[in-house]
Amino acid sequence: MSPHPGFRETQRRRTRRALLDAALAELEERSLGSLGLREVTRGAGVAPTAFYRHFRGMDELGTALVEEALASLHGTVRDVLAATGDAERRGDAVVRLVAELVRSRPAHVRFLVRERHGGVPAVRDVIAGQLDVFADEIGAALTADPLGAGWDTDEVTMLSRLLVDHMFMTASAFLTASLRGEDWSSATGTALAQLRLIHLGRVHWPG
Amino acid sequence: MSPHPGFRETQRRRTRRALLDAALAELEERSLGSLGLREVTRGAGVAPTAFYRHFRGMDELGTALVEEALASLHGTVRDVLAATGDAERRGDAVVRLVAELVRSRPAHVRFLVRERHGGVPAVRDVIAGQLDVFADEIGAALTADPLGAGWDTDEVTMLSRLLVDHMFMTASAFLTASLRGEDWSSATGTALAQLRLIHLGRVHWPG
DNA sequence: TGTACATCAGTGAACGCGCGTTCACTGATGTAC
DNA sequence: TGTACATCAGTGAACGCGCGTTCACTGATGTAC
Repeated sequence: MSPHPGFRETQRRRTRRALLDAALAELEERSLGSLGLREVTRGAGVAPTAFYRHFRGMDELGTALVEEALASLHGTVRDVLAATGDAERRGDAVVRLVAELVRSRPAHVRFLVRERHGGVPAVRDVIAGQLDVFADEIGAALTADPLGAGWDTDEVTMLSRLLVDHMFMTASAFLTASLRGEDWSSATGTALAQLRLIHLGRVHWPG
Repeated sequence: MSPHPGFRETQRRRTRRALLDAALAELEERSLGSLGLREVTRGAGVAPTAFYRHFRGMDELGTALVEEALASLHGTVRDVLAATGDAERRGDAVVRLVAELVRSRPAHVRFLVRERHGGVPAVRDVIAGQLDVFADEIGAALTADPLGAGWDTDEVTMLSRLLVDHMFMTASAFLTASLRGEDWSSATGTALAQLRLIHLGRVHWPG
């Protein structure tokens, strides 16, 4: 926070980063609930006790990872939603944004997808809270759009939730494609088509 | 398998069931990766070593739970999809089926939702395989339907996957409602509306 | 039916191991004067 | 600038504990004759 952090603060941040990165590396194939404090410190190259200088426990480390994962996405999604252009193009832009996030922080995204329904209540709750915020922002964008005319609150909510879940589906599809060494064109095509289908449903709602 | 199991086989099955049930109870709030063999045997009221008479390890127990969870659903979904009636009504019937499954086996369903992206590769893979089968069956039903005319394979796949994921969304919504002590009318309404919107998109595809 | 033997689900002791957490400490960095 | 003191991130030893797995066993159930 200080403008001139000093050596002490710099080192402190380095260690914290090393702990978070060690955890992320381990979490590529595991879940937070089964991750041990000593595994993390071993991966970070510090003594087990150093962990407590940075986190109260694994829950707190998990919460920090959620914040890191969604911090960048949050502002960007807001910008895209506020951008001009029709609703369909904005949807496409969100898919590109998700792709970009998965490309830049694959381990963070995998962590989110895994822990969203995972075995650590505290982390599940933080993720759920963040997703509620996303859904609300998407809901606001839907309401602001000309197509939103005549939609009541429940209808907006049901569509927002569908879209948030679709973002997760899409992120998960990109991760699977990466794991299989495939390129992302197929997953991108599927995601865009699904979104177009949902958009079509919206245009013709309520039928 | 024997028509007259005998006392030995009966007892063996009882213990196996006790192990599975103890695991399910523990897994309501935890994930498989963090579940210990001794916790399970303690919950089942047997010695730790008895576990090995039934399962090679926790992966195998997890796989057994996946099979239990999906076994009943599999046949039922197939019946519904093959039933007469228009596509939209069949979709509604699937929502009712999911609701019924969550009501009758909440712990199994929670386990599925959690471990689908969870930290145990073997179990993830079994679930993914089962979901592929579901997606294929849904795809076949979509193709058989009059509305499926003119849809190519990729389009059918993208819609099948969207519908399978929607089943999970819906199951998860019911579980959350239960946890909060809410009744299910709101979650049901949302799921049906989302499905109707998807159906509308399908009817007007490709726009 | 009764007897002798085989099977095998469940037991209980034992093992070595890594875990989370505590504690007093060290020594480099930061601050006051 | 130099000195004396405060801060505090990281250390390393120690602890008690529950873990997964092994092993030889027990005794009820099943089978052959």
